[in-house]
Amino acid sequence: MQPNESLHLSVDCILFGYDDDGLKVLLINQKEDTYAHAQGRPMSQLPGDLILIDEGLEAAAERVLFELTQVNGVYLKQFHAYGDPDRVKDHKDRAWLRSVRTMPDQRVITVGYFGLVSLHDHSPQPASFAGGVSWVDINEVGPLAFDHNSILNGAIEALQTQLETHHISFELLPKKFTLSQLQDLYETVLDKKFDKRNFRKNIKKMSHVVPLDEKQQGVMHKPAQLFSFNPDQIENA
Amino acid sequence: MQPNESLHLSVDCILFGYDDDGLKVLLINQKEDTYAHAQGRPMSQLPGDLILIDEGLEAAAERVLFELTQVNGVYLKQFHAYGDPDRVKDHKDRAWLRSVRTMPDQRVITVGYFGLVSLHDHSPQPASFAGGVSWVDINEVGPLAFDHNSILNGAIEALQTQLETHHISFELLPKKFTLSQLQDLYETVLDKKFDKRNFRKNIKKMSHVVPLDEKQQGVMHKPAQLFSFNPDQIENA
DNA sequence: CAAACTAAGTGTTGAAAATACACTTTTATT
DNA sequence: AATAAAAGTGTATTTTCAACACTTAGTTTG
Repeated sequence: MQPNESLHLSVDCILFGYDDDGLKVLLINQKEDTYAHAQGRPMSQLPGDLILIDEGLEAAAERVLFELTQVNGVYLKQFHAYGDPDRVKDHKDRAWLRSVRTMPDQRVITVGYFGLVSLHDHSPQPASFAGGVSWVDINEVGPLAFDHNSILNGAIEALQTQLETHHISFELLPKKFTLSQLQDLYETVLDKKFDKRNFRKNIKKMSHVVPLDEKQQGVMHKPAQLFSFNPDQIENA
Repeated sequence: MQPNESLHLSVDCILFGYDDDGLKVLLINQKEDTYAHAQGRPMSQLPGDLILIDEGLEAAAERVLFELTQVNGVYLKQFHAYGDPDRVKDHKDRAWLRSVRTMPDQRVITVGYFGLVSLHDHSPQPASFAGGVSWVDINEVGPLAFDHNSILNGAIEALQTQLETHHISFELLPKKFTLSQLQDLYETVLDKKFDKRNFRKNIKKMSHVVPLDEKQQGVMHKPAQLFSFNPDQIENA
């Protein structure tokens, strides 16, 4: 007996990108022409793919991300596995599945990874092989295919808790950043306001946030001191 | 193309049991006689099984747990998926796999769930179908099969963080308990000591820990006040 | 029935951390 | 020279955390 003979496993990547404009997530727009006589309209979805037979989970997530964004070496973290037997069986998703999968009825369990990139430094060039790819503001995400809205919510929660417990904020910022940028990041991700002076007091306790001999340029106001992260001396939080 | 045609998915359950004696984990001892001309000796392992084709992940964890312990309705929480392609390929595990699996070479990805039971109230009667089943003190766990030691460590960490962030301690305690028992639980799980008075101060802030009109009996010292949890009024932590 | 044993139960003080709050400075622009 | 815009900075108050030791209630023993 083979209890789960034809059961598929995928990874879905929730790639968060941040710039002064806010927190974005990378979404794929299902191509119109992949629709076999489409009923229902094309939806957006998270980048994801079936894992290869010899591939580790994290390696799969890295591959999917690379194939989609040409970006390598970003921070990636597993946060949850989604295995509802009906998660890819919803009517709205059937047409698309039939157009891209040889076995569209197979059950698919997926493992969610969230990734972080700075849109300041390297803005990833989404290599589109599956339709348009776009950064969507986190507050403007519409209905997604499958259970991807709930996966996205899980990723946001995971990001929020980890921002407070791990030192990951620098993954979302340019190499050189101002304390105002850092504060904006925290306020955007955690969706709450901080007092400027208290926030800076806390940052100054963190030995891995180091001031540079350099100031902001080309702004029409007092230029801010630039900082960078020194990952070598992340104190134990 | 079927990237992951024959790839299997299992759940592994880390069932934690607690009593005045400490924190235990439920382990399965591989049967000697399941060994086909066993090289290597039988090891202990975590209870786990392949999931059924129509079964949700949590449902699978509940089923495995029920099959092993006859216990229903325990707190169960997913914490991590383990997918190293070689995680079941270690030499030490080959013999056992050959003896119980029709396709012992298949890759198996597993999703870890940890569960909590009180060994005070209902001590689950481990129904052994796969060899002996036993509660092992968390500090006396030897080498386990596969990557189960690292899965167990992941479960312990998940338990520790959740004990501090969620209200789950009552899952490990009898329905009626003393504050000393509660403190011992925290000290055991988090592996650190608390000041008695400060600990009690904190507990008294928690509206879901309610005193009963009842005292401990049959102890040769001042009997302690009994408490219970009122899950209805768990304040937002 | 008195003495001894055992764990339960209880408050205060000092230190540290978190919060609230408003004005001055530096640069670019007009 | 005046203006605009965000950077940068300190103190007082409140709240939380940490340290610490004796009394009480019931059981057992002599």
